[in-house]
Amino acid sequence: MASHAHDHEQCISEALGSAERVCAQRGARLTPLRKRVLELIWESHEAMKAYDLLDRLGQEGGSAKPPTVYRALDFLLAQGLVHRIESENAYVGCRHPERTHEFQLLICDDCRHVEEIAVSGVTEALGKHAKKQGFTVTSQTVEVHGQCPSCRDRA
Amino acid sequence: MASHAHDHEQCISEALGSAERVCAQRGARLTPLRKRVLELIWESHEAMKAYDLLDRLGQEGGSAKPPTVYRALDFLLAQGLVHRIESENAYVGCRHPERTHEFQLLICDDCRHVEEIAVSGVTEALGKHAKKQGFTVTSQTVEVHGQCPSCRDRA
DNA sequence: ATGAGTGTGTTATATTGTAACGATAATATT
DNA sequence: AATATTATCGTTACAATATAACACACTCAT
Ligand SMILES: [Zn+2]
Ligand SMILES: [Zn+2]
Ligand SMILES: [Zn+2]
Ligand SMILES: [Zn+2]
Repeated sequence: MASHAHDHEQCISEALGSAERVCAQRGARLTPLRKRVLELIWESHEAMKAYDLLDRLGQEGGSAKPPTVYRALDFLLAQGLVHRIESENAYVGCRHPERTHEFQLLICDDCRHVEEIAVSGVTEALGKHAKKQGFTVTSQTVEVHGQCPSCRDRA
Repeated sequence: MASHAHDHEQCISEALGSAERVCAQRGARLTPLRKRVLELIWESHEAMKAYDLLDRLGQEGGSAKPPTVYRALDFLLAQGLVHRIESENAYVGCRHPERTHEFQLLICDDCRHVEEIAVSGVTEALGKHAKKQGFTVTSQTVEVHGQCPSCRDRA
């Protein structure tokens, strides 16, 4: 386990609090199921896979099937409460769900820790280049793979 | 079909020529199968899926199965002859296989045309930010989705 | 020739993701 | 309140993407 030391209970409670808040503001329904899936994603700061969520839900007595979790993920993605990691087919919670935003992800290939960052200039440079070619940008996927500090120290 | 007008026959022949050359230099074996898969990927500048390659190979008489095409893709990726599009589970030919390089992709969500670009500053900005956090970068995935000029003009 | 390494064929299976339909629950309208 | 409408959820079945494992053939070096 990577250290990345912090009070993760607070991390989770802040995330769920933000989620309640933004959903209330938008009239979006954060149902118990959706909230539970979000909570499971926030179980850690590591990339979480859909079928791992499915397993977790299954252990809780319910008989969850794939559509259940994929629908919840669709909702959470639409509300910006989680981000999808394209290069991992996985998901991670977002700390800034209040408004949509461009972002980049640092993904540790050793421990799967995911860090959301916002490097100034990246989105702008891409957008500018695209515009010069007449390309209209609607979304970006920026995922940086490598090794996090904890894993490097351990090695 | 997007216009993106150019002599695509030459496009293909240059790509295959480069492939022969770099493989020869490296002592890598561009077998007939691998070369055929590369040629199929260069059929267009659009994102090509593994199972579409499989279909194409199947139509040519052979009885190709998934491992056949995935192995060929593994080889082509390792040699830098094609790039994988993570957000599409698809593949596209690379024009600069001589040396490994960072790159970004502009992907048209209307016509699936893919353009490989190298925006100066993007890799550097990401690398610098990562380093500041003690994160060691090994690879990047940068995929920009939107609408290409041809598709915008058509609309 | 023997053995190691590589490439390919084949079977089977794992992983990731959707379509479609019905039941139920929340919301809106009368 | 009663009804109509919509959103959510459960369920079955399946589609799409990818890999494991083993067998065989070929090359090259001993
Ligand atoms: Zn975010
Ligand atoms: Zn790590
Ligand atoms: Zn390239
Ligand atoms: Zn287009």
